[in-house]
Amino acid sequence: MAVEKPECLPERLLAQEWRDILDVHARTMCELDRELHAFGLGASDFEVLDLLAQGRDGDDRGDGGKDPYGSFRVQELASGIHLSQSALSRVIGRLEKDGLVARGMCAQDRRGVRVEITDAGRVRHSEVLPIQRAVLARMLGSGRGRDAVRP
Amino acid sequence: MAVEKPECLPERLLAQEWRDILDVHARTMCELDRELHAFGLGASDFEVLDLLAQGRDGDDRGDGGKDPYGSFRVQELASGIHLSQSALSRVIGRLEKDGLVARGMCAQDRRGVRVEITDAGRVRHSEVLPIQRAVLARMLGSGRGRDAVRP
DNA sequence: ATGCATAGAATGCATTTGCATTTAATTCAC
DNA sequence: GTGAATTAAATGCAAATGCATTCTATGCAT
Repeated sequence: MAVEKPECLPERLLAQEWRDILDVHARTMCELDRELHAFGLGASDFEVLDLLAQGRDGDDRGDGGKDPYGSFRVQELASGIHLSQSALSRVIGRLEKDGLVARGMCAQDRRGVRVEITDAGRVRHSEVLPIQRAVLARMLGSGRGRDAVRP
Repeated sequence: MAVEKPECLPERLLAQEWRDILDVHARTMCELDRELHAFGLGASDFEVLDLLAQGRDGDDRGDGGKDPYGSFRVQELASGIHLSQSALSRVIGRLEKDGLVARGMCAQDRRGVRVEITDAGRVRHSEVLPIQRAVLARMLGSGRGRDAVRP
């Protein structure tokens, strides 16, 4: 039988690349989650809050100025976040329960829901944003390629 | 490959890098999970099965060995997989229930558990390995740096 | 207008996961 | 040897997530 030698086949490279991604993702996400939980937020919660706080990257409103710049359709949020529609709905529900966002009806299409960040939400966001950046700097900035596995 | 561009502000660069990682991870993991579910496996299940199938040093030594080359302590698996100890225990439980792995006592330390892959497990692994490789090739092989975000 | 198909969002349910705790076996101090 | 402390793995429990379904609102054809 043909013996497999430790050559660098593209499949092996892909597998290794995938392992690296899994590793960085798991460790960073774990850290992020733990640090954010001290502020009553999960990683997904922060992602949504971050999108709302940044307000369409701050330049494009697209609503004619009628709505606050922190207002999004749920669909818009869904396209920017890797979460199922149902999960996103529940995240918004949690954030709303905590008073960080508010749901409102969409005037143009009353099936839709407009989500906007509240003042409390902005405060919370500005609190946790440095935390997130610190975690990213710590986990992504330093060793990332192969040796990141070693604590 | 090299996507580093040391021109922007480091915080924004890190945030973008993290978004890229989140994106690739989410889409690849989602695909992987969906495809593997057709074979009754989740992504974590496959990871464990893959470790067991590849043997200790990542390469299948010899072909006919019935020796415990597919035998791992749970702890060893834990160090190679980003999963909590409890979750790993349950993954092993599922795999065992499906007859893909077998648990046995560890002679040296009877607190420990030895996990080894079964013949059925090897068959299943050889079935799904090409699937995984195909998904990885499809999701990682093509554009990955920045344009992978656009569908 | 009326009825039927479709879109946006919420909810029921099952699965997976992590944290905290428990159970069992080993090691250490005495 | 006996008992406390420690380690390996399993389990109770709660939270998060995805799929399928449901509910409401819209659009389109008649």
